[in-house]
Amino acid sequence: MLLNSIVGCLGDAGPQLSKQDHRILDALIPVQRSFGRNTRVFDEDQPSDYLLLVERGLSFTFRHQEDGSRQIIDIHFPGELVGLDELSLSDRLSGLMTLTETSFLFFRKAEVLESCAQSPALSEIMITLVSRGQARLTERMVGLARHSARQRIAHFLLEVRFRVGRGHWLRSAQGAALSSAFLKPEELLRPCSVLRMPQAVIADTLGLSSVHVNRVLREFRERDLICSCGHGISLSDIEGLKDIAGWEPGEHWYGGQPVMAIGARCFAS
Amino acid sequence: MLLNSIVGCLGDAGPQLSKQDHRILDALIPVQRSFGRNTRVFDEDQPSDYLLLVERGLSFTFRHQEDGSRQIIDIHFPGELVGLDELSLSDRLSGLMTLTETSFLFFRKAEVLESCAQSPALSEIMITLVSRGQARLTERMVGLARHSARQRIAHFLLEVRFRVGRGHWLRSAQGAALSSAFLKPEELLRPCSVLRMPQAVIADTLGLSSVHVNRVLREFRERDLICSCGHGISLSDIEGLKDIAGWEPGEHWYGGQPVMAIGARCFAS
DNA sequence: CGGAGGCTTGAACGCTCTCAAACGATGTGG
DNA sequence: CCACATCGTTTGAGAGCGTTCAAGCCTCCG
Repeated sequence: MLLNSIVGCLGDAGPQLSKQDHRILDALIPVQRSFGRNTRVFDEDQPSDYLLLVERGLSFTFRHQEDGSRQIIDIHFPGELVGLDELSLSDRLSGLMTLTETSFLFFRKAEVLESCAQSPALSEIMITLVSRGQARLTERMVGLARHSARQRIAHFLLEVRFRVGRGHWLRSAQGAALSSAFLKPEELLRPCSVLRMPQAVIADTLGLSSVHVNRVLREFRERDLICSCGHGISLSDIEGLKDIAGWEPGEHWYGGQPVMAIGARCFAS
Repeated sequence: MLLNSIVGCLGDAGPQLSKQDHRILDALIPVQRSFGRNTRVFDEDQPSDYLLLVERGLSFTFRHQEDGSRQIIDIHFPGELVGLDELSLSDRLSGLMTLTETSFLFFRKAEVLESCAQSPALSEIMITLVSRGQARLTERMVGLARHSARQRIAHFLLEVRFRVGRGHWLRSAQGAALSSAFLKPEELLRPCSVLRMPQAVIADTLGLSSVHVNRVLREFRERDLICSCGHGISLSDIEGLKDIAGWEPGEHWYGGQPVMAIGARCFAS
C-alpha cells in the first residue's frame, strides 16, 4: 500500500526496488481508519507517531494562530502522504482535519524509519519525498510573500485541478475517490472539472479573508474565467487563469517525469 | 567536516554513529571555495550537483520573480547546510548569493547520497535534516501569510540572533566566523549582539518593501526596543520584541534539545 | 419547513506599497 | 587629503489592495 503511493508519487523517477525492498514494504502493516467530514483527526501538539497515507477523501493540515485565525498548510489528496515534515519530531506541528469523509492508512513512523534503515533504495525514496515536499513548500511560501490575491487564487484553482488529476492513478483501485463531494464523477477526467470547496478553506490556505476570496471569484466569473454550478467552481478558461497565475508549466523535472504544481513552478509531491 | 556540521545541527539528538559511519563520512572529501561579498555562487536553474556546508560568512538563497522582485528563501549561517531541499532535483530551485565574504565546502550530492545508502544511521540523519528544514519552512510560511510587518520584523531580529548564537560552536574551530561584517567580536556572545545587514535583505526575506522595513525599525527605535550603532542594529529589549513577535520559546523539542526558531515556534535547523 | 452555515455585497478603515527626493556613509581616484 | 560617485538609509505624500464589520441572501440538510 505504501508502495503504491510511492510509485504514484515518483512515477518512474525513483530508484529500482528489489524484491527484498518489496518484502520490507509488505511487512509494514498499516491500520486503516475512516473519519466523517469536518472531523479533527489530530490536534496540534499531540504526539506524532504515525505517517498517514490518504486512501480517499480530502483533508488538510493546519495551524492555529494566537489571534484565532487558522493557516492551512497543505491540502491532501488521495495517494499523498501526510506527516513527512514531522518525521523527525516527537510532537505534531500541525493539526489534521477532514473536509470530506476520508480514510487513511496509519503507518507507525518508527516502523517506516526502521524499514528505510534496512534498504538504501527506500532511504533514497524517503529522502526524495521529504525533499520534494520542501521544494513544494518553498513555492508556496514565495507565492504567499510575493503574489497578489488574484494570482494566488488563480494558481490555487489550477493547482487543485492538477493534483486531483494526479490522484487518478488511484481510481482504478480505489473507486471514484473524490467524486463523492468535490467532483462530479462524469467530470473527473474532463479538462474543466468542477470543484467544491468552502471559500473559507481557500482563504485560510492562501492567507486571505474569505470575503476577499469571494470578491476575486466574482471577478473571475464576470471575466468568464470560471463559472459556478451551484456552489461548485468550474474552470472555463484555463489559459486565462494561467496568465493571471504566472503559471510556468513543467519547467522543472526529475528523471523525465512531469511534476506537481505549486507557486509558479511544478513539482512532484 | 560534514560530521561536525551534523553534530552541530543535531546536538545529542541524532542516532549514535559507529566507527564505520565515521569512516564513511571521512571518505567524503569536499572542495573548499571562497567567494567575495555580494557574489553570485549559483544562479537559478543551473544543474544542482552539490550540497554546501557554510564554513564562514553569510549567504542566502533566493528566487527571482517575473516582475523583477526577489524573494529570499533562507539566510545561511556558518555550520548550516545549503541545498538540502534540492537533494532530489536535478536543477537548482533557487540562486545562492553571498552577503559577506564566505567560504563553503562543496560536497557532491551523489556522493552524499551514496554514503547514506551505506549506513542506516546516516540515512536517518539526512532524513532528519531535510524533514526539519521543512518544518522550518512551514513556520516561515505561516509567518508570511498571517503576521504583520511588525511581527515579522521583530521575529526576524530574534531569529537571526538565535541562529548566530547557534553558530558559536563553530567558533573555536573556525575563528570569529561572523564578526568580520555582522557582529563586532566583543559583542558576539553578549545578549544584545549587533547585527549589520542591508534593510533590503530583511525586506526581501520577509516579503516587504525596504521602505516599510525602515519605518518599522524606526518605530522600534523610538520605542527603545532596538538601538542603532552606525548601520548596525542592536536589540535592547528582547522581551518586548518577543511580545510583538508572538515568540513561543522552546515549545517544541527533539530528543531533549532546545532548538531553532522561526515563526512563532522553535526548531533545530 | 425551518434553521444553520456558507455565500454575497457594501462601506469604511488601515496597512503596506510606490514614487520621489534628500541625506549619510563608504570607498575611489586625482 | 579632498572631491566625487555610489549605494544604502531616511522621510514624506498619496494610492491601492485587502481587511473588518455588518447585513441580507441562498442552499442544503435535518
